[in-house]
Amino acid sequence: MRKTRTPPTDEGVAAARLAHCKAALVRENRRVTSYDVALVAGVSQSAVSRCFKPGASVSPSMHARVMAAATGLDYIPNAAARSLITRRSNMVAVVLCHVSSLYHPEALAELSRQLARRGKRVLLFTVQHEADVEQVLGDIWEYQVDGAIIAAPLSNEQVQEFERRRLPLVVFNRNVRDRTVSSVLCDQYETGRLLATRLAGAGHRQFGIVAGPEGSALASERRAGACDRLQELGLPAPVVVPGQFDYASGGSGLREIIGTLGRVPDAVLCGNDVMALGCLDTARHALRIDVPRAMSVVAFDAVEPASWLSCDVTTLRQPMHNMALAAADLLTSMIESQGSHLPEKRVFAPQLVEGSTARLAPIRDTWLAA
Amino acid sequence: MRKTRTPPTDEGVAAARLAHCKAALVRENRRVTSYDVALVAGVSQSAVSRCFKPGASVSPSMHARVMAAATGLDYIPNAAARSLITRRSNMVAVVLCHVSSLYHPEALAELSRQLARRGKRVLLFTVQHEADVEQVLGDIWEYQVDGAIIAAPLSNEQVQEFERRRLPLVVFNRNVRDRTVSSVLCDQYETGRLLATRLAGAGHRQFGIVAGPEGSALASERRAGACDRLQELGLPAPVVVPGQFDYASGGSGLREIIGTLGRVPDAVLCGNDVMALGCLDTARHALRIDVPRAMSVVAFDAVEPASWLSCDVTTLRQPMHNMALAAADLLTSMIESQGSHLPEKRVFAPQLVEGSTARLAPIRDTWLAA
DNA sequence: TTGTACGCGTTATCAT
DNA sequence: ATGATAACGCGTACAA
Repeated sequence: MRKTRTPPTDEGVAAARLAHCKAALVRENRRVTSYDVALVAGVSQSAVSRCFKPGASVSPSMHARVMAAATGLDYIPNAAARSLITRRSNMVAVVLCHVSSLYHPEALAELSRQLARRGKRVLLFTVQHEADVEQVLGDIWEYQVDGAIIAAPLSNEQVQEFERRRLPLVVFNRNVRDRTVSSVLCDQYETGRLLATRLAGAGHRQFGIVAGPEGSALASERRAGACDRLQELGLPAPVVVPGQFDYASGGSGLREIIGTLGRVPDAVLCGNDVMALGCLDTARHALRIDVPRAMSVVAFDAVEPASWLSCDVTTLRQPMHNMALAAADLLTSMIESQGSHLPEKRVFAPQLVEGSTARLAPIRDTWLAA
Repeated sequence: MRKTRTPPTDEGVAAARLAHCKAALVRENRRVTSYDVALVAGVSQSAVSRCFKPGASVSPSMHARVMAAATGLDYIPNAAARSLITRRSNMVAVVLCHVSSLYHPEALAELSRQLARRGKRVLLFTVQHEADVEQVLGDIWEYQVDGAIIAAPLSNEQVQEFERRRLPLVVFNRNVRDRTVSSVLCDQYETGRLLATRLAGAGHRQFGIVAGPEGSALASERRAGACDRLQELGLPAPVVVPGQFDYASGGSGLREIIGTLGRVPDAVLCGNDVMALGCLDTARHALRIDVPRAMSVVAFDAVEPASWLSCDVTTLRQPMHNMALAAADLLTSMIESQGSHLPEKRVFAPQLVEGSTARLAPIRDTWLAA
């Protein structure tokens, strides 16, 4: 232990500078900047910038000094300032309507996850109705996002504005007419066909359909698919009754079908799971129909929650995980390629969830096997 | 109609400048800036800035000229550049874990809506498990958000880091121990007490509880509330059996309770709706118990989807809409007040959904009436 | 490898 | 009411 005053070490100098700098920051009420870090580390500001850029050419000693100073100051690079110069915000706009976020909560979570692993964050825009997209477009331009994933129908003009601004766009689970635009979707028409095929293959001949209310484009595509396929197979036309997408509609729909038909149908297709549950309960407990032996009940489209609230309904589900992954991939490559990426549609087949409420023929459709 | 060459009008000049500017933008591959607008409108750049600032002092003619030029150029102010100088990004970080986004999808949608009407957008961060929050904190600092709403438990150090960075924080639906931090939550203990009170008041004496798996802090608080209240009322201790939060657990749990008790209990409390549905189906269809006359079945906590997949279970629901509104309000005022806002807890009472699976005493609890 | 100097697009301050 | 000028915090040519 020497008693003499030790000469100022590098650490000592840095520590003094750090304290001085911290005091100044508080006094002037400023944020910590790369310039402050440079001051404390005794290097230039651009050196600090390089140290935070992965793959930059920096000597180990420089890196160590800068990182020490940065840690001491709690320095984090400012993403806003960076995006100003790089023209990349690393943010992606995701537009959802209120309802679809309720019915398909896993879609957003999965989009967020997939985008995060590609270094992008989700800037969320929600609208009450799908038609309200126009209201958020202005905000989207303003926030300088690198691209957008939109789960709502877009008008021709709206798509055009994305092109004009050269903003990568992926439309999620909606059809866009008369325009070539990148999109990810699930083939609803095929969903209907598939179900009809599998049920017909198992010997069902007379079908009943509890449809949803008019206005749902996706739902009516599914119904058309089923009806077309039944006709192709030479089976009798199904009895179609309307429903309100609620539990009660399922039971009353079934009774109505039986009334019209004069007998119990071989199979009932319900527009969603809620109606399928209602139909199922009425059939089993009120009408004492042996499901699935005397009658099959299937839902056209399952929301994810149906699997945990499950009563084991046979149903078709949109492969949201794959769709989210595809959307993230598609958008990312559009962003990376700076617009040279041509519009691309990725269409997914629905996923059959074989519950215990229907008899199905074994798999023959090659698409399903894929 | 004069045949002579007309002198250049203001509109003519502006149109020419617009065309010239547009060409330059494409040639130099630049973005449209306020400077371009100024050039076309023939005014200064700061004038353009003022025209886009609500409540600034600008003459009508100036406003008109600038807006015309801006529209012609598709100009939108750049939020990143603005936030650099104003130190306001108008973005709020929302951190969710994957699971809660599935069970309470309406929470995020409502948060987004409420924040939007206050001029803030949601920058979404999702984590697989609640313990992974640490991973996204770095990103939160980087993106210069104005505040954060976090639906995950935070450690003492993590809360401290928010304070150090003076970043407004609201913890959503989680308890934070040993720290005064603003939070919005639903009183789980009271949820349990309330249910016990209302059922006891209707004459139920012997209770059974199908609990969830260990590890859910919220669920065990609810159970404790129910048990404490039953003891206070001098009723026999409930039979508690474990469950896995799935449909099957409800039925097997009920059978186990009956086995232990040697008779059918007066009321069964299930840890969530899925188990309540399972319990209900087993009771009604397999054991032929008259619900609710011979036995009441209630769920402790309902997720929103239970209402559409509803089998009309009597249950308690967390008032997510109110909670989201409160969180948005709380965070906004913390942001506006620049940190002078003291930490504040907002605790909500659970909301009783009176289905048809239980007999309940009339309302006496003053809190419920509120 | 490191430092200098400039620009990204805006708002804010201060004259006029 | 309007215009000149200085920040905001960073990335990146370019020179050394």
